Amino acid sequence: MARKADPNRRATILTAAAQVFAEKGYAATRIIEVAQAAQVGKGTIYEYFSSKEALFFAVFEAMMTDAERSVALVGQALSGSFATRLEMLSDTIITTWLDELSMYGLVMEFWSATASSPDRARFKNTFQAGYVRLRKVVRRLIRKGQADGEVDSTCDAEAVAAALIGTWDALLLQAWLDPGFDAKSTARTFMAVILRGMAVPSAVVRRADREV
Amino acid sequence: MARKADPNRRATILTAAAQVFAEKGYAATRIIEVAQAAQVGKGTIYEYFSSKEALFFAVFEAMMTDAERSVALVGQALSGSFATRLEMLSDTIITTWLDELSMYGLVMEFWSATASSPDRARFKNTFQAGYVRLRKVVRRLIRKGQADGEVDSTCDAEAVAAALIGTWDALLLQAWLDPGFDAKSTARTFMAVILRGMAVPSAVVRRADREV
Amino acid sequence: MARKADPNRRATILTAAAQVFAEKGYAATRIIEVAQAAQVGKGTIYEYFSSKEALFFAVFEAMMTDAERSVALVGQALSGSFATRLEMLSDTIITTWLDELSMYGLVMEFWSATASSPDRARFKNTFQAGYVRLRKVVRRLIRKGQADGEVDSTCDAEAVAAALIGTWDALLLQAWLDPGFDAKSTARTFMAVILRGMAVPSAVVRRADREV
Amino acid sequence: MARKADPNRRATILTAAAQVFAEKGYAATRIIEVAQAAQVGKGTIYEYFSSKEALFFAVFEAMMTDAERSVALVGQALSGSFATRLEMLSDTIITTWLDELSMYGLVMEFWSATASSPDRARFKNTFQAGYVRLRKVVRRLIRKGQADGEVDSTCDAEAVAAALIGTWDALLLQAWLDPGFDAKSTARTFMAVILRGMAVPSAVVRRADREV
DNA sequence: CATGAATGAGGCTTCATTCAT
DNA sequence: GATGAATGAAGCCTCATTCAT
Repeated sequence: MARKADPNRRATILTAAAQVFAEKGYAATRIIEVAQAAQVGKGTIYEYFSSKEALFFAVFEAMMTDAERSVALVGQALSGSFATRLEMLSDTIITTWLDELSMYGLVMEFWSATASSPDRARFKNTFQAGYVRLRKVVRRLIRKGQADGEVDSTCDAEAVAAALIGTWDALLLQAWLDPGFDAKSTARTFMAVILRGMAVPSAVVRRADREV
Repeated sequence: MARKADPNRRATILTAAAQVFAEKGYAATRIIEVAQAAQVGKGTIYEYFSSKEALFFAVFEAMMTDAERSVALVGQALSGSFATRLEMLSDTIITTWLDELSMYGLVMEFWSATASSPDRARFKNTFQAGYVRLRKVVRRLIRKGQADGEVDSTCDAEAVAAALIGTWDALLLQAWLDPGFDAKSTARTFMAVILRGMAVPSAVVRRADREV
Repeated sequence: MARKADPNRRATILTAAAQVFAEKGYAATRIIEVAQAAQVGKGTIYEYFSSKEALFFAVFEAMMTDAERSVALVGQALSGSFATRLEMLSDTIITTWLDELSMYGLVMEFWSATASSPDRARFKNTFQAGYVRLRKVVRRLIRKGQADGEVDSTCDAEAVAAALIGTWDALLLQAWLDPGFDAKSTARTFMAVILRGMAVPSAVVRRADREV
Repeated sequence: MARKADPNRRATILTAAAQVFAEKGYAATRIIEVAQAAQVGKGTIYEYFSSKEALFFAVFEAMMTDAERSVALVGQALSGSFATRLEMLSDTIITTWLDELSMYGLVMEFWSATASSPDRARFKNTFQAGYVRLRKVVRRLIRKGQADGEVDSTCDAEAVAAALIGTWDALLLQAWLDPGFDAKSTARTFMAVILRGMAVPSAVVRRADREV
């Protein structure tokens, strides 16, 4: 009966679904709730997505794409010294997610889907591919730092990138668990340690010299 | 068939439930499957746990307790220099979990439960309390390193501890996603960076001097 | 199969439910049986009634409403002397119920629900309200008899109305228990006693005079 | 383990069961509750009663026996004029039941069992037999009144007895439904009407004469 | 295309009953 | 005899999905 020829019907549903899934979790989300949130009929969902599972996966893909794009953009836009750029990247990632921490519940649902969804393989693959691309962004940052003589050239950029991404993930997780946890400040402190740990030895010497 | 109360019946069920939940996830796990895995009748589960949800939470608590205990034990048993001890702690944690990576699916289910379970508050609280205790173990290690002059005394032990734990978590997550990911080696590499980053400046100078 | 909302679907289910409940009793009735009797799917029942309990209560309300309406109608339609009208009311009530005595099992289920249903308060209230209204009909009949000088004016119309209704109830109960019990004739005999008992003294005198 | 060699174990269970059934109703009563109320083990119930249904029926039989005995006793013990005796019988029955109105819930469960219990036939038979015996007591009272010239000899003693018992039943039912209903006073008022209705015509004449 | 009434497979849970101790 | 831990049959209800309108 409703005839809102919304050309972005699919996107509308996807956004609504993301919110409901984030709030209730996959299992507790009812298709009817998504339909109501998207202001469409229940049957309409099935015009655009073949099943609840497929809808969930589509939400997941959209979020991964968004997250990757935003990180890639930030990665490219950064300027200044390596230290500055790493700090800014860290800050941006942490701040962006903290701003809508509720969406982090959704991330956990996705992780959980890699373990228990009938589609677990697809979730795993997509997740992993995303991580690989994120790692690439960070790795490039580090490689550039090394090329510029700002980072110890013996440093394993790949490994550090992987660990860094993990650290951001995990700090957000702790913020999720404990609203009192100051992820931003903890991240900054930790980045300082990392930066010192990755500094070129001579630079340390010079700094140490000056300090003496 | 035994009509005499098996004193370990509860533990048997708990173990079976952990396996099934790990394998299938909470939603896809059927109580009957747990019962079969534990070789008891379906009704027997309800003699020990009031609901599927309660059983899941009990599995969670048991795992948290186990994890905490094992880390605490390792934390106490360590000897040698700070660097050695941190490396050993890291290795132990990573190795222990890698050995039964399938249980990591369970951890993700638990994370997800903090977002979507009707009992989410209890999951969150228990999780957070566990993290706080784990952080304490790591923090103490760092503090001792500082007291012994092996770690830069200006280093924020609490923040580093939080980040480190997160890093281990996240490396295991990546190993879970990608069986080809070498979490152990990545952790070692990263620990080296961390150690350099936390080293006392003079030590760095001295080392740098010698290297020159 | 029809996907268009049948406007009578609710009534259809209600009727089917009344029959099954009457036949099997509340506890022994299976929702699936009601669904089959109503020729709808099991889930359809829950589109119209939130639970088995709610369905049962709806059947109860419908029966109370019907019973009240039919008695009220009879009460209004009666003509003739007080004696004639009381006899006709009694006859109508007894006959109507005897015609579908199987429904009396349902009444007993309802009584029982006033004692043991989780909703007992609502059952009690509805029952009592119905009895109050029925009493009103009978009381009016008596009051009119008194106004017309056909009934002893000192007679407590309220009390007699309450007792009369109870008597009809109880005679039907005995008919339910014993198919050989002649409720109609017993009621007529008893009504004659009642009528004599309520007659105005002078009338009795006159009659007695004539009889002498 | 418990070894309370209570020789009246069966009676203890029966009493406990009556209370629990009265309070919760048959369906909502759990065997474990009866066991706890009787302070015996759950299995012990089954030493004395073959099933929950059988226990319920035993409670029913016990109550019928009690009720009949008490009415029979009252019926025999009465003295004085017919009017006095009928009034006393009515008063005794009403008062006795009002004193433990909670047991009336049990009566309704029994009525309901005649409609829906798998054992409905036995419930019906026992109920009917009880009613027949009660009717006999009342009928005898009336017959004696007729023999003594206190009751109109054309009065159908059997029918009036049946109706009277029904009336008592039904007044108690209304008291059960409405705690504000004054069953005792209503019964007295109604008995007065009945007595007038059953009086021998001459007696009425005489009284009417005196009143003139 | 959009809708939402209808559907029924399937799961959690209850609880009467059994039987080893 | 007495017990209560163990059992599993059975039912209410949910909710993803379909399809007539």
